[in-house]
Amino acid sequence: MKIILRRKKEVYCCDMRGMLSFLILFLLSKKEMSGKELSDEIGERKGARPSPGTIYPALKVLNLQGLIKEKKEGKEIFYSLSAEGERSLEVAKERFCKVFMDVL
Amino acid sequence: MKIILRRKKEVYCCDMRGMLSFLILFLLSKKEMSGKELSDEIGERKGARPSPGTIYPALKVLNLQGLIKEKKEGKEIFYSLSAEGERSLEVAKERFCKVFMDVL
DNA sequence: TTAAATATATCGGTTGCCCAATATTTATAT
DNA sequence: ATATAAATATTGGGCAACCGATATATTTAA
Repeated sequence: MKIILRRKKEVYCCDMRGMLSFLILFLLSKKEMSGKELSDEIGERKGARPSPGTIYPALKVLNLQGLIKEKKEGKEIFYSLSAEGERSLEVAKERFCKVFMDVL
Repeated sequence: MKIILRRKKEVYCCDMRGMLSFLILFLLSKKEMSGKELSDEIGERKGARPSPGTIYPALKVLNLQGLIKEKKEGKEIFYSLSAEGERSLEVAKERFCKVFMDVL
């Protein structure tokens, strides 16, 4: 997989990449969820469930960046925002709204 | 640059990629614009102007896909949506709203 | 006419998102 | 115990978005 963690200068949604991570942070801010639940929720919104090869690496990176926390329960892992993840999300939401304000 | 045009099964914003193209289509639906104007408008929303190496290849691809039209005036090229671009944008907007409904 | 400025275009390299396929771990049923 | 199922994880390959640098074309200024 080869994840090289570089210090993130900014937060998610500072460019048009990072939208999946932004969405994940947003969904976790409403309710802690397992990878499966997240992928179901995203699948419902988009119309197609992201494959495991999409969702789990994304979660791994967010965890390595310290934006989410993990809590293992049986065969599932429940994710929630860290304090830094919450701060990051707030900034990202502002940016997102500024960019897509009048689209909705 | 090497652009290989594959038939697009869907429209923009069917996954988390294609957000720049989606934004471009959206902005052009409100007003025809040159590459420079587009890049300024996006820069204002995002806080940073996309580099020429980002915006012009994107416009080229959209043109090759038949989603936008070009009109040359002096040293500028003005872009506007084609009929297919308008249809594509409508579908993309619906998807976008479904995915990001409660973020705004 | 030549020079400077502006808009557009391309190149090389990096990151993030995507899938299909496969593997691993854990829980449950037989 | 063994098989099955479910959640998580990894691999490999491709596309989209990004930048900095450089190049080309056109307009405007000197």
